[in-house]
Amino acid sequence: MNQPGLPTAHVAGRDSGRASRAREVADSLTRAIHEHRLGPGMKLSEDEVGEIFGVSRTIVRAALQQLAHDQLVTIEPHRGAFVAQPSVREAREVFEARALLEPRTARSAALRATPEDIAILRRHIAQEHAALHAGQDGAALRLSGLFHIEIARIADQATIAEFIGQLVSRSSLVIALYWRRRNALCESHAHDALLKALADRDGALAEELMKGHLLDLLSSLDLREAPGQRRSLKEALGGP
Amino acid sequence: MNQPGLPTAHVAGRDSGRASRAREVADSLTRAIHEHRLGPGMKLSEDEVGEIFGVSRTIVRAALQQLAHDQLVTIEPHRGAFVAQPSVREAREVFEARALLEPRTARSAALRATPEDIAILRRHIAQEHAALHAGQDGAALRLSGLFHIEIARIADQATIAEFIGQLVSRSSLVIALYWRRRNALCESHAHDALLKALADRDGALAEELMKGHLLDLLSSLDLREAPGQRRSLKEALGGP
DNA sequence: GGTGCGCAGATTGTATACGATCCTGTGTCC
DNA sequence: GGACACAGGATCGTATACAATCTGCGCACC
Repeated sequence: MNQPGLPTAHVAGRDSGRASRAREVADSLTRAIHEHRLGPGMKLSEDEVGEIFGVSRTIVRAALQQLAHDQLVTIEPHRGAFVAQPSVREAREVFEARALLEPRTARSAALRATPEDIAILRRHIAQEHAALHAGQDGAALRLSGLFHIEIARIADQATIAEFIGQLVSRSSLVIALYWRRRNALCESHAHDALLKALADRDGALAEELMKGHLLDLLSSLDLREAPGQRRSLKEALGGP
Repeated sequence: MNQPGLPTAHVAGRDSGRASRAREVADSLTRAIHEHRLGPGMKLSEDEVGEIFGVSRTIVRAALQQLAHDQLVTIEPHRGAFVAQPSVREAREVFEARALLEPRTARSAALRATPEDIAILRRHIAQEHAALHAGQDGAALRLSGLFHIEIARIADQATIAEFIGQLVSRSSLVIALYWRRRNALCESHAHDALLKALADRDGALAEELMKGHLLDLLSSLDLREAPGQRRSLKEALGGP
């Protein structure tokens, strides 16, 4: 009998009395998607996920519905849940939405950032570099996303920050599907420049840098029509 | 331009059978909140809601979690679900987010609107006026929100449209809590002007009108600190 | 008379059971 | 030999059952 899989309550350490374990499962799955350990199109069977986390299907369903709302998974009725495969169109939309939200948010962040905020961002970048050097590509990608989310948090706009969080998550899937170039270095440098602008309280520059950064990101994708159908030939034929 | 399949008709609520009943219940509740038949702070007991809709608590829970994700209800662990009561701060954030998203979206919509789109919008306004004259204030408010959502749909940006949909929903709660003036007429006129700009394909004007419209809306609210605590003195003491 | 405690009812959190639907593999018929 | 039909298994959708927790009220005690 294998001990590590034992689904008892105090496996998770401390039950902080917070929200149900559904949130916990959802966070784990989200993180796995961010780190590209779960790739687009992978099936998330309720039984399987439930057994892994030691919870019942009730919890898993709640978690999956939550991820479905964030559009990280798609739930096909009577078929199951799959990690989402954003179409080329969705990919464009995600980055257009980011281009609409993030530059202004970066400007606000520059005007409000405290020294502690700057320190936090600096630590993020350091972790990102470390992960990159350790060859942990997925972790680096997730940290890179967290950098953007942290900026939204600094801007002190919880509502917009939540939207940006969703968009960053979906960007991770987009990158998994459509990434072309291998040089993630430019991104790190972009983050360095952004950090400097924020530290200097230069809102206009931060806005401009963020805009350019997002455009760079977008241009590093291969968003032609064909590759979107890599695994979705069913829906390619099913549609009109 | 005329697609035979007509996939993007404004079908709302006729979706029985396809998706799970949870979506149905969630839509009903959402509509009730939009029409101010459910006010901020009202408790949504799982048993009660389930009995009303003739479904089990399983379905109700799924629906409530969905609304919680849209921040239309807040779920307090072991206490239940309540219609959300946006704080003054949240109210401001909602309108700041709208100010960031909707003007640009209106501009895009103006550039893309087809004659059918204009006709749909015209019908929306007519319905809104009719509801207003019939004294159905709640229905008029909901239609007013649908007008904004329809514009986002016309702009052909599903991702942004979904965000705007969430924000419009939350705005309904904000209005329920903080509405000051009684004259909803200005809003209708604003919509008329917007419609004209869209029909004229005047993107710049549409953007400007939308910006002004949102500012008008915001200025018609009473967002001083006091009224936020109307029912939330518990959380006033709970927080710093 | 006011305050604190404890029990009962109600409500939510989670698990499990059962029916419905879909996918897959096999057998038969043309 | 190929295509259709059907059965088996697996998975999902929903309902119900049980356990944990909270709220309200009454009673004892100070």
